[in-house]
Amino acid sequence: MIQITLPDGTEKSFESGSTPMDVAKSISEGLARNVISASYNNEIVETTTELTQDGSLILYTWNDKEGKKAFWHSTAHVLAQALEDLYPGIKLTIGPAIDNGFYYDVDFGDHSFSDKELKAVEDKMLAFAREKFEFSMREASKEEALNYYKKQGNEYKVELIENLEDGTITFCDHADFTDLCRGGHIPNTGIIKAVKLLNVAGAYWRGDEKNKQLTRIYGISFPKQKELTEYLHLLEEAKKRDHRKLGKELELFTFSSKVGQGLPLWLPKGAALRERLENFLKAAQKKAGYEMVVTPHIGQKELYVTSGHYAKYGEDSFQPILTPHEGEEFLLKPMNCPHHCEIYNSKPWSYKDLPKRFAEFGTVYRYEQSGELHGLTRVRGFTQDDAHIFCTNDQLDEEFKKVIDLVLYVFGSLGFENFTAQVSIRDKEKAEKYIGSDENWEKAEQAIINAANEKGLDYVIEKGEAAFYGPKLDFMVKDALGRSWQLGTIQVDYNLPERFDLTYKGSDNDLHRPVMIHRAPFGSMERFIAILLEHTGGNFPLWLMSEQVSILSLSEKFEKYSKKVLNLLENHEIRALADNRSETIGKKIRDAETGKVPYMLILGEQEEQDETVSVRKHSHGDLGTMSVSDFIKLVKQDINSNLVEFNV
RNA sequence: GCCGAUGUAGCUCAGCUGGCUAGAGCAGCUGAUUUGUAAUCAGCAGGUCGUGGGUUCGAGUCCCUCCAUCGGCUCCA
Repeated sequence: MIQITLPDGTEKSFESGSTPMDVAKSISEGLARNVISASYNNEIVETTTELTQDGSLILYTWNDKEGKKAFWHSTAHVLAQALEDLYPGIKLTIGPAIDNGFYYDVDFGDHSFSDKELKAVEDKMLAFAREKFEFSMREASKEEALNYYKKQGNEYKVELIENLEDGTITFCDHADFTDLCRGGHIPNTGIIKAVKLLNVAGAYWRGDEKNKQLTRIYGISFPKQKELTEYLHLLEEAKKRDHRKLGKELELFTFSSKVGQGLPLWLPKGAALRERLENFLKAAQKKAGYEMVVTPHIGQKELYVTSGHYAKYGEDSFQPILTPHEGEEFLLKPMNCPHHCEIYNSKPWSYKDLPKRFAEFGTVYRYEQSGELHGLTRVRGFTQDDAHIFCTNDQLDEEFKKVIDLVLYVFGSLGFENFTAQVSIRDKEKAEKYIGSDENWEKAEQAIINAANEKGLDYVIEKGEAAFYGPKLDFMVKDALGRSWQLGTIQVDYNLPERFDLTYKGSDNDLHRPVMIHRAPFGSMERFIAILLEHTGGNFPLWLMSEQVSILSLSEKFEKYSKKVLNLLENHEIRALADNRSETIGKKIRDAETGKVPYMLILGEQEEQDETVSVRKHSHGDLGTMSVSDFIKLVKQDINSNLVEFNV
């Protein structure tokens, strides 16, 4: 007999060799029907694994993350089975579950797999699923495993196995299909009721560009058809919030192939939005002791050679600009830091002057690979809400924490609650990717972690995500489709101060090296606005809306009164437009609603007589009639409800 | 940059296996209408079918090149 502890703390005796499924059955029939995966002593096991030692068992259903993982991982096996069946001779590589579904990377040899073929694969998968094949795990020696795949000529699996330790290698069989697999499957394929293969993409073997590119097939599956339908509907809804679509509809920005790829053109409404965001941040920065500076869009190549950026990115950047003067070379600036370093260097500093905080909305140009460009989130010309703080070592901690406060203030004011704080550190294994001494890296990484801890920030550490000159604290936010983007960033840098020979005079009358903090709460205006659009669907906080109120006159007869109301609103700095077109009120309302105008005022005979306005709120409907001054109060209140206090 | 897909009017789309002067709705313009909480009516105008080449008696439709866009990979100072 063995003792099995369940998550609620109860302990039960079972025959040795009982399976998680047996345990589920002993609890209830319903649970047994729904259990699709299990973990024993914190290790994922099959529902059919025979348990022979005491331990604690967790049973997972579709509602658990682990359950979904097993479900999708198992579906990946079925995908592989279907592919092998339809395309004999292909080489399978890896097929994991991901956050939303699964994928399988396959080498199709000479065949170029197109998404037109997905339907047939899907059908085959469903046919296999209906067969209710059971998954069973089997141990194999390394030699056995190697021989199996060497015979198949599958060099990918061979490579995987070579990196595994003998005695830990397992295969998973279902039907006549076999795959190298660590385990964690659903009881049988029969519970896979709905499958959708979403797309085909190229993916490099082991994520390395130098390796062969495989074909990756993404898919998702569900235990009920209805859930698949709902998921696809959700995807459709998310597409409606795509910032590229909204940006076009709301006339915020556009692109022109004549101007060039990845070079956004800001339309009047978009430019106004940007300006409001900039002013919002400028006000906060002023309060926090920043000083604005302005630097040119180009700089001599030498500047970037000094900073180290040229060595790292020079080849893959916009190439130097030549001048009539032989040998003279300028670069379009890809970042503002070197310029700011030279501003710092423009005069000698005392420790009493520090910290110095130089801020600039600096437009930079980076030659991103064409395949990388993506709406406003990845562009070749963009404006950073940049600032560089030059401080003493002693001030670093405090300064860093102040920047965290500023970023949190910005995010709070704009309603970004679901962000991930990410401490991006270097990958010590890849020393060639970074510059600077180990000692400085250590110091910088520790400074960030300390500040994050002291601020009580909930963060994750990501190895290998640091900039080449220093570690970062990045604020990651997801777009409508769940893709993660870096918005705010704070970086500690000991390198540039050395490269630019930055100094200050200490109290000991010696010269010292300041530390530099690079920071951008928005990250870039472009990306920030893109993600803001996707989060709000274009319904920004009221203080940020270009047109806060639309004044809709019932007919041209009321144009005079509508102008009067417009004036009153403008006097209170409420942004409004009057719609006096010869259109029906229904049409005007519709236009204002689709234009996402937060408030609509309907003005007719009644309102003109009583000096009132009939108020309609976007996506809420009629709020009734009130005096203009009451309406102004209402709007002011609404504006303030979105604003957060910023205390320095 | 790589893999796959897409590109028809300002926008959203139709145009079957190649066959008359390429269609629709919205937006635009003109006129009528003067309106009470999500589209008033009528008329007009608008397209070298992304680009360049090729196959063909004939190409929006088939093939190739390039460009742009979309989904991934890689990259992201």
